[in-house]
Amino acid sequence: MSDLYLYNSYTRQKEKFESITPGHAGMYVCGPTVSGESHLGHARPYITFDVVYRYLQHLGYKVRYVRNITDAGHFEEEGREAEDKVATKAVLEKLEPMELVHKYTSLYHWGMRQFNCMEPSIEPTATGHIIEQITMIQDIIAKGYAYAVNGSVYFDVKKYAETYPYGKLSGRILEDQLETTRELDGQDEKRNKVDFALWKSAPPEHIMRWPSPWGEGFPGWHIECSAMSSKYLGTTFDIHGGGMDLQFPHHECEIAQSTIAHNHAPVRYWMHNNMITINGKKMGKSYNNVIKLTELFSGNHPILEQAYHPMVVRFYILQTHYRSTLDFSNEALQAAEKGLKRLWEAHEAAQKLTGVTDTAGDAEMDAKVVALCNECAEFMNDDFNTAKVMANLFELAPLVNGIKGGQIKANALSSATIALMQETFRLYMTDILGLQGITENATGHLDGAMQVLINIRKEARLKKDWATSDKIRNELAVMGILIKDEKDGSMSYTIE
RNA sequence: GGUCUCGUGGCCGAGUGGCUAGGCAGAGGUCUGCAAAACCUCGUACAGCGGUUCGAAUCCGCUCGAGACCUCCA
Repeated sequence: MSDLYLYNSYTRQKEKFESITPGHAGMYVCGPTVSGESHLGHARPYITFDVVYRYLQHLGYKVRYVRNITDAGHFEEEGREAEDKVATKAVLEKLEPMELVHKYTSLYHWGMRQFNCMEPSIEPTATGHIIEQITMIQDIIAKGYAYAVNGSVYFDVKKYAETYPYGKLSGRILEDQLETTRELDGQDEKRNKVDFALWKSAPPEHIMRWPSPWGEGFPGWHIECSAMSSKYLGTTFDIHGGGMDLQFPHHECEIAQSTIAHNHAPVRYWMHNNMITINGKKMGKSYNNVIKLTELFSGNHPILEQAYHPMVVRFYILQTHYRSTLDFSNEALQAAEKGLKRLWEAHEAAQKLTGVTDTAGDAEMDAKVVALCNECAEFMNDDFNTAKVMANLFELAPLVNGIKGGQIKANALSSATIALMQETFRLYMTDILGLQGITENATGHLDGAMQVLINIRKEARLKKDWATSDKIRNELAVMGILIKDEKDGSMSYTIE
């Protein structure tokens, strides 16, 4: 097994992956803020790091995968002002943040299951770690890198930057930041405009609040990840992942906080996935081009020409390298749908092949198959190049189909090569890429009924009764049940 | 305005110095009662202009275009 190399955003180069504890790997990925429904953009990091998680496990690492849920912050129901609800006396009429948190957390989990994303080892919540966050803030204050003002606490970035390379991850220069003229909340109480909040004093209308040494308030939005990652993965851990848009300020601030609190950098390898765009524009609330997962799976959105199966979306995302931007279009999704069907059918067909000889009938083809299979590991080891893995699987597909369809002689490949190809399809399609088929066969009574129809159709065809044969096929097709006539006269069917 | 990234054939998208990426769509063919599927063949693309090199989509410069971050953001 060759070594795994991954692109470290911090050093801007591919590096050989070496875990801190041999045989174990710790990975933290920034999870969602559960104040609204997950959308297509969210799918990318979770699918990307799901593959990373799966692959590390495949390599034999015992992985602890921590993905947080941000449930602290500004919570408002769409169209309803939080302030109004606070002013209301009756408890049941007030906006209850935990009600929204529960609703959207459930929806998020549902979405992850649709995508066949494995559950993280630990899924900590921000509200469940307020004490850890406060403790960490106190530590930073004690070390002289944070200061309290009017019930809020800010991190002293300028002081930090005297000793540490603030801005290295996101590639920006502190001097430029200091000259920012933009007016931000609480700007006048900070020593410098670049300082960021560790704790915020809660104004009366703020409905999420906790007591703290500095008065009632709520944690700043960077500290939760630092507190939770260090708690569950240690003060230095292997991989930290997230979307590119989090590089600054979120991840930069995490580095600064943790470096002061723990006296060393928190993360060995930073990984960032690129964005999904729609018509060239990043998907986001501010652009008004968000496609929610529920809309994506149902087709219920003006941009969508049809519903898209979660596996089609997963396939589409993995067909592009995770560090490239990926532009959404109906055309691209529809192409992905056809591609997935083709590849999945080849995978299933491959599993049914049987080796007939120990020596290949076609040495050249045999060698080609072996090469295509073995290359897949190299591609994954090269910064998780799922696109190339899939290209190789696509190249294997016509060979599988050719043997199945008789265009390629049955003994072209040796038994060992067939076994290798079967294992390659199985391993990459299901275990590593986490794909599933999107068509299925019926079960139980319906399958029995289908067999009856198929038998009638077979009899009709033997009598050259094409009218009956076509009637059965065409009317089933309208219902989304597709019958295929195989070369040997047998039939199979799939339900869309 | 500052920092950075990208611009590949009809569409999507790998690839970073010489060797067919791949998918979808399209054309022709084989097979088939027909259809679908499958199989075979076909595209000599790399924003533009210069430069480096024996050789560049790949390196350098400029021009044009697009995007990201700098503010909540996957």
